Amino acid sequence: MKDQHFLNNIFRAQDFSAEEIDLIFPEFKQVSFTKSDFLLQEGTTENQYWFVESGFVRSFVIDTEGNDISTNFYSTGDIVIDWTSFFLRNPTRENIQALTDCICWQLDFDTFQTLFHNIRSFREQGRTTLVSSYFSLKQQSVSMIADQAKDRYLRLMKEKPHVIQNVSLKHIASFLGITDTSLSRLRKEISEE
Amino acid sequence: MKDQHFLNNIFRAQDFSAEEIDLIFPEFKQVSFTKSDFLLQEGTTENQYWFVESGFVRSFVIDTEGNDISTNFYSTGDIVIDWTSFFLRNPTRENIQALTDCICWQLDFDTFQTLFHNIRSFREQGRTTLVSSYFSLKQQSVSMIADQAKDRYLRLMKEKPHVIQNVSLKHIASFLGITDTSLSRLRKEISEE
DNA sequence: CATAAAACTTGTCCTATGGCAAGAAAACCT
DNA sequence: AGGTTTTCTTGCCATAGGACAAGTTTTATG
Repeated sequence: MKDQHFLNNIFRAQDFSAEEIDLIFPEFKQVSFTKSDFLLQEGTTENQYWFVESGFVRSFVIDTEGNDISTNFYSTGDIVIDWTSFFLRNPTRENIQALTDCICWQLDFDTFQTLFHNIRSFREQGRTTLVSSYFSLKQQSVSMIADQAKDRYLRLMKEKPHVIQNVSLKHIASFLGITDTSLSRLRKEISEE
Repeated sequence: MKDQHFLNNIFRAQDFSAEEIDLIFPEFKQVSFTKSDFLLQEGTTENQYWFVESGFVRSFVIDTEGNDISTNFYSTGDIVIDWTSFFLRNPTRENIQALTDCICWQLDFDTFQTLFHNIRSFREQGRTTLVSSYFSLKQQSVSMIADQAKDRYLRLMKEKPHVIQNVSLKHIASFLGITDTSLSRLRKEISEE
């Protein structure tokens, strides 16, 4: 088995030839983060992205009133990227922080560009990944309008149970668009049902 | 002046060579829609996208309770596309409908693929357009959590006054995540200030 | 371990927004 | 133009979720 390399889980043999894999893998660099390390800080421009091999990561913004609003959670197999900052080369409003110690695989912008423009399957997959992120965000966004907080919580519980189990209530609450107090009450309601 | 062609506003001379323009423009087809025509219907897979030359377009989803929720508005110069359905080749949950008579420029998926893989500037621009849509959606999404309905309305008023002026209150309201009744009250409050 | 710091729960009261219904105004036929 | 439909406004009351504050439990750290 040649599946030892973590990146085999990201770039699958069915989508990439052996030659392509040989071009791609060496460009990734393994990096570790310690709990609370920032992968990206507000005001800077993101110059790399990561695939998470192990650990938990959170992205968040600070709103005009100074509230911390979680925008996403990432764990094994997920891509950690601020699409906008990375591709538009803009300073970001977003922060990305390790919630636990993490091992990640990092690729920088220039290398990405080379691979993107030279390898068709790489750019197809990149596009698919971006569109999938768009899709999640859209779902989340519609859910904020259409569903009650409780339904959003139940859906998160079903779709990402590892987030519920590993992320503090206050981070989950802001992600769901409510306060930690309300989420605590929702939880109680749910457990009493 | 060789600016007569509408698409010159989309594919700018600074980003595309004359040869590229000659490859791209002929692939677009001018189409008209009459008020209330559907460009895309829930359950179908989007096989083309459009640039709006004139008119107003709205996209919306029907939630589980049957409520109509506007997800976006489009007018001159905007791209009308369901990114997810177009690129993932999935049946969509979204509807896209002309709010007025419209003239649009249409490109289909296969042609898009050819241009995307063959012309570097075309794929750079395509990626930028997608990322910009992602950015708007993210802003909208954070605003749903961080801001009061009134602030969202004021921001829309400032950033897209043509939407306020051309779209019915109930469509704007669902886009902002409130009822038309509440929006009517907000409007009153604002006008009384 | 001890003790400080987070994280979580719970109580009381408050506010933004919703639900419903009835008018008023505007837009759309034919 | 006259009537019909849609859009918008307004009133009354209901409710999801927020604000603040005080506990309690868990976790982190010297």
